[in-house]
Amino acid sequence: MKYIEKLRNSGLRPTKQRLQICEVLFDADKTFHFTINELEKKIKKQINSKISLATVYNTIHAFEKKGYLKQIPINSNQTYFDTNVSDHHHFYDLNDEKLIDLENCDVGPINILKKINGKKIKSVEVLVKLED
Amino acid sequence: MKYIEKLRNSGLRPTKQRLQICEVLFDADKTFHFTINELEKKIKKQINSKISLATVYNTIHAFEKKGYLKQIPINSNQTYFDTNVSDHHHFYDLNDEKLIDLENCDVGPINILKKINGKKIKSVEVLVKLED
DNA sequence: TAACTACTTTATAATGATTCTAAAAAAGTG
DNA sequence: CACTTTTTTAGAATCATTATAAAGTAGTTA
Ligand SMILES: [Mn+2]
Ligand SMILES: [Mn+2]
Ligand SMILES: [Zn+2]
Ligand SMILES: [Zn+2]
Repeated sequence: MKYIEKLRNSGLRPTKQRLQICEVLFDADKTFHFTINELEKKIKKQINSKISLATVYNTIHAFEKKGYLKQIPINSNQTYFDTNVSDHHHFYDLNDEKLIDLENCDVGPINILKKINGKKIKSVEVLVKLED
Repeated sequence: MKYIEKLRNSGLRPTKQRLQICEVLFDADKTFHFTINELEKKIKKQINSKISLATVYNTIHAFEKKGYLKQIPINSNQTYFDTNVSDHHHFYDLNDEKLIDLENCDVGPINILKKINGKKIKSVEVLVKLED
């Protein structure tokens, strides 16, 4: 019930599928990173019903547009998303192929000295690659 | 002729195709960013011969493995490469969908305060997204 | 509730970047 | 020139993602 308002306020109808996806994404103890494929498995396990893959894609993109999810840029054939939408950075473990959060305080302040005429900074993201 | 040694020293046979791709990539006045698709067009225009798409992929990946190219992580359906292999960061212009180099000196020093046990830092990359 | 409209879900097909395959060609070696 | 190994190539396969279009659902108004 707790996500109905949230969806309505975003102009998204609170459908059964969207509410189920909300549960999986936002009722977790901790925030987490995922690909669509991983999320699909998680949904199947947690909720005991099938949601069409197209709906999962649609919903994730809708949630991203509304700012409830972030897309994490790493070189992968699959897109990674993050339920942690706070301003933060990432470790990427090249061996385990896993993302790890770096809170903003874990990285010293970042100073972008160069300016581009007529453009403004929307975000600053740091990706730290790790290896054994 | 000037790339024959470079390729041999890397254990890559200096074939006609590899030498032509070297010319396009490394004889340019400035370093540049590209996707495989963009590179294919560039090759067709500059060199007047066709190189199989599979060969372009093979060669680019071979060059990347040898450290002659860098892969740039941005969220795109296509992989971006960089002929500038120096340690540097990027602006990504969301409107023009173009990468712009940020030399290391354009960004203050970055301090990663968090450590992960048994892992060492391989690289630190900053992506600054720009909008109008 | 019924009727109506707009939005959503779904199975399935299409797309498109990338990788694979296996045969022909080229390079290196002696 | 043989002979081996690597490379190129066209075309097929893969697979994440997006498009399609028909059926279902939500919201609204009577
Ligand atoms: Mn997307
Ligand atoms: Mn690659
Ligand atoms: Zn994160
Ligand atoms: Zn660059």
